[in-house]
Amino acid sequence: MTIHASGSCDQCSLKLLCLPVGLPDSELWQLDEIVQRRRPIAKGQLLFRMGAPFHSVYAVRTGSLKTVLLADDGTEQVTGFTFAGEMLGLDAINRSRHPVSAVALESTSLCEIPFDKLDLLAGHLPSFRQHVMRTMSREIASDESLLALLGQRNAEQRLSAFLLSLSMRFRARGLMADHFALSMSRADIANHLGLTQETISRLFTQFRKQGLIEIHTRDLTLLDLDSLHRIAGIRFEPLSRIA
Amino acid sequence: MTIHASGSCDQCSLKLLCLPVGLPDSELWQLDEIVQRRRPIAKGQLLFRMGAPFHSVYAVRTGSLKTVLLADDGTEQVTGFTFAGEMLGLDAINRSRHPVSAVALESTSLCEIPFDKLDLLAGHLPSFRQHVMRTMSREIASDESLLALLGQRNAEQRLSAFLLSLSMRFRARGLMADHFALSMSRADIANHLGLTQETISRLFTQFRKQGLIEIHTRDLTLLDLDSLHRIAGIRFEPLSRIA
DNA sequence: CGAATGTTTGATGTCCATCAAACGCCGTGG
DNA sequence: CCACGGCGTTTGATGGACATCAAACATTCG
Repeated sequence: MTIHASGSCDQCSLKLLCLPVGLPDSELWQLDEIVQRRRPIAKGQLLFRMGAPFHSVYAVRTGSLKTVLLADDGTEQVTGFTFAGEMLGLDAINRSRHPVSAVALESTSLCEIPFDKLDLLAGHLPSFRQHVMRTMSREIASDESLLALLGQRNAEQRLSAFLLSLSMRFRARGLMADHFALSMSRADIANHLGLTQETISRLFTQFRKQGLIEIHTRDLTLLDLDSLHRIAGIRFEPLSRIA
Repeated sequence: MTIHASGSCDQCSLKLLCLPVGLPDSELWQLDEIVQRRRPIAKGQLLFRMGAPFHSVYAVRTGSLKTVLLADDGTEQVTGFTFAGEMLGLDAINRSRHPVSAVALESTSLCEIPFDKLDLLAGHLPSFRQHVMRTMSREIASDESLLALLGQRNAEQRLSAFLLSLSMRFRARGLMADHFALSMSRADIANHLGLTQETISRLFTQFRKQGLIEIHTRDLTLLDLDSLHRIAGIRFEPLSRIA
């Protein structure tokens, strides 16, 4: 077994997020063997570009990214944000090309998993195969929730739902659920929610005046989760890419 | 090998759509063995209800369905439409519950594939495993396109993109790409596209006056695909769930 | 420090939702 | 066969939520 410079899956604090639970040690090394740790990419750097050939999927170790779909006429859609413990690139399997670009929102380190090796491992490790399928299934369901958000909810509902979704994802990773830094810009949030940055900005000040949040540029505190839930109007677990 | 009342996968005209290409006959019978043909469900009937436990995925043989996500406050989102040769239920793997309801838009017949058996087969048939992963990947990518549609495009862009997407899906199945029946109501289309039925109705008449389409209630003819593409503003292959 | 980028706030406009009503289609039963 | 009721569709009038345009302000980074 090769020793990797940046540690093994066994020791990774995120293994509960990005690995099947209960994968025995006797099998963990097989995954360890195929995972490549890459050196961090800087803020603003592309992990992969839309249209580029697909070779690997990625798991985020630290940092965060946005995924962006670029239309012919130049309009962009931020299709999602990816945080530590979450997977990236599963949408590229079908056409063997990435349908979106992935851009680091801050200095970000990743694990790269070559897809051919992932597939082989999925062939003879049922729990790993099921984990991969669950991960993809979750992403479909999560996109469906987001569709409902964009299709049926107004601006304040969208933003509160988005903030709550971030909160849940941070909590799932053992981080503070009611106080965290936004790694993305207002423009990114706005684009993702089908709104404009001005609207997001206005809503932030409105939420602050209502005592729902505290926010200083990118430093966000959720003060009243109940009210945010009431505004969002959904019992909620959408947008999340983690269990 | 069991003989099924409704024929085998081998004989199915849709096998190019819902099976991996090049699956040798020597392996096809294994899939045939686990596929259950169900008697057709009537228009308006539920195939499964949101929240119901997940056991199987489905392939549509004839007819069509809509998938609907119901929020706590009663608002609904039509997350998609499913036609012959397409799969249904893959979003339920993660939580072992269906995150959406599936409703037949017309009399519809399906093949049911118990998930535990599908998983086993995926374990020892690489081409089948890859086909399943590609199918899920395609659904993610397609949802991302739809997000871009809802997030960035106006009403006439959404509708023309939707019509073109239907056209492509029909063509993929060997049906006429420029003349077909809409199995869903104006309200379903509107909801799916994040608009109202009045807006859809107005756009249909507008498109008709512009000579882009001909439409009599549900009977649609696309007269000017180029203009529709120009309006949609996308080179296009979104929304599609088929290759 | 200064330029570039991101954020806030205000004034105005518009696309589409909402409300309302008539019309057409289609299946049911007299 | 036609009358009827229900549902889906069309069309019009009005309004509102959010985009757009514009400018000041804050933050980041070379």
